[in-house]
Amino acid sequence: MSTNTRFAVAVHVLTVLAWSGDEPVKSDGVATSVNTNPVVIRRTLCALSRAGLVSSQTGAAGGSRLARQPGQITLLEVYRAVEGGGIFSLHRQPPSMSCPVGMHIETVLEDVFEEVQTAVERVLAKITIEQVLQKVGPCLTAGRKKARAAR
Amino acid sequence: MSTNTRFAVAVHVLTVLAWSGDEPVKSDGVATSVNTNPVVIRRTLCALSRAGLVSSQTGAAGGSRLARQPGQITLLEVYRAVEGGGIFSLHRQPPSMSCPVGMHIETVLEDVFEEVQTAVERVLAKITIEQVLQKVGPCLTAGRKKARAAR
DNA sequence: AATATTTGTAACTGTATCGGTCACAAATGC
DNA sequence: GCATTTGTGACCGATACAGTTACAAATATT
Repeated sequence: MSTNTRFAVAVHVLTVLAWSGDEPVKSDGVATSVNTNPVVIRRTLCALSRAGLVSSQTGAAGGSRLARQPGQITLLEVYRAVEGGGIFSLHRQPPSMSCPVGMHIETVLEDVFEEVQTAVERVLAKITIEQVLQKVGPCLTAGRKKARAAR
Repeated sequence: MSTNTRFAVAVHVLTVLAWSGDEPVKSDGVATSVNTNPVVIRRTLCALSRAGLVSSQTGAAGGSRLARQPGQITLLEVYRAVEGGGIFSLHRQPPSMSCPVGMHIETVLEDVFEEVQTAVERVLAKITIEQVLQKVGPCLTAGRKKARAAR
C-alpha cells in the first residue's frame, strides 16, 4: 500500500545515531548502514532536524546526533516528522452530490479514517528509539565498546 | 501517504449497493455516484466479488448486489479485499549486514509494523457497511422508498 | 587565510503505481 | 438473433519516490 519507505529509513537512521551515542555520525556512514545514497539520508535527517529530533553540523568533523535521549523519542514523533498525510485517501474527484450516498460518504469516511489514525498513533506513541535500539542490539554494550575502540 | 483511494471507493460502492437493497445496480450507476469511470468501478467490484462480498451478473438486467446483509460485512473485509500490502514499507534495498543496526533493524521494524497493522484491523473489524449506510442516510427509509418508487 | 570536509538543497532521472479510458470477448435476458 | 452488461487486457498521463549529480554555505584544521 504505502510505496513509501521514509518511516522505515527514519527509524533506521535514528537507531544508528542512538547506537553511536554522543559521537556525531556522517551522512555517509549512515548511508552505508541503510545501503542507500547519502543524499537520501540527508533529506531524512533534515526532516528529523526540523522536528527537533536530531542536530547536525556542517564542516569537517561534522555529522548528526540525537537531539534528545533515545528514550525520549517516540516513533510517533518520527512518523509525524517524515510522513505527510494520513493512512487512507478519499476520492480523487469529489463524489456526486446528487446521490444521497455520494453526498455524505466523505464525511463518514473521514470519521473512520480518523479512528484508524488515532489507533496507529497510539501504538507508535508507546515505542521509543531506545526500545528499538535494545531490540536491535541485545549485545548493545559490547557493540558500542567495540565501535569506540575502532575509532 | 497512501496515494491510493481504493478503500474509499470500495466502501462507497458497497454503500451504494446496500442502499439499493436487493435491486442490482449497474456499474454505470455506481460510477455516477462515485463520479468516476464505470471500468474503475468494475475493477473494484471484481475484487469485492472475489472476496465474496458482492455478486454480479452479466447481460441485460445485470448488475451487482451485496452477497450478504450489510450488517455482516465489516470494513476489515473490504480493506483486505481491495488493499494489498501493509501500511508501511521496509527498505527498498536490504540494509547492510555488516552493521549491527542494519542486520537486525528489519526484524524489529516488522514487529512494529505488525503491531500497527493489528491496531488498524481491530478498528476496521468493528465497523460494518450497515453502520456506514446509516450514518450516510439518517433518512434512510425515506430515501429507499423514494428510490423504489422512481423505478 | 587557505584548504579540506560536510551539510543542505536544487535539479534531474528512472521506475512504479494509480486512476482513467478504449476496446472487445463472454455472458445473459428479451 | 439482438441488445446490454460484466470482465479484462492494453494503453495513457499524472504523480510520487528513491537515487544521483552538482554546488553553495558552513566549519574545522593547518
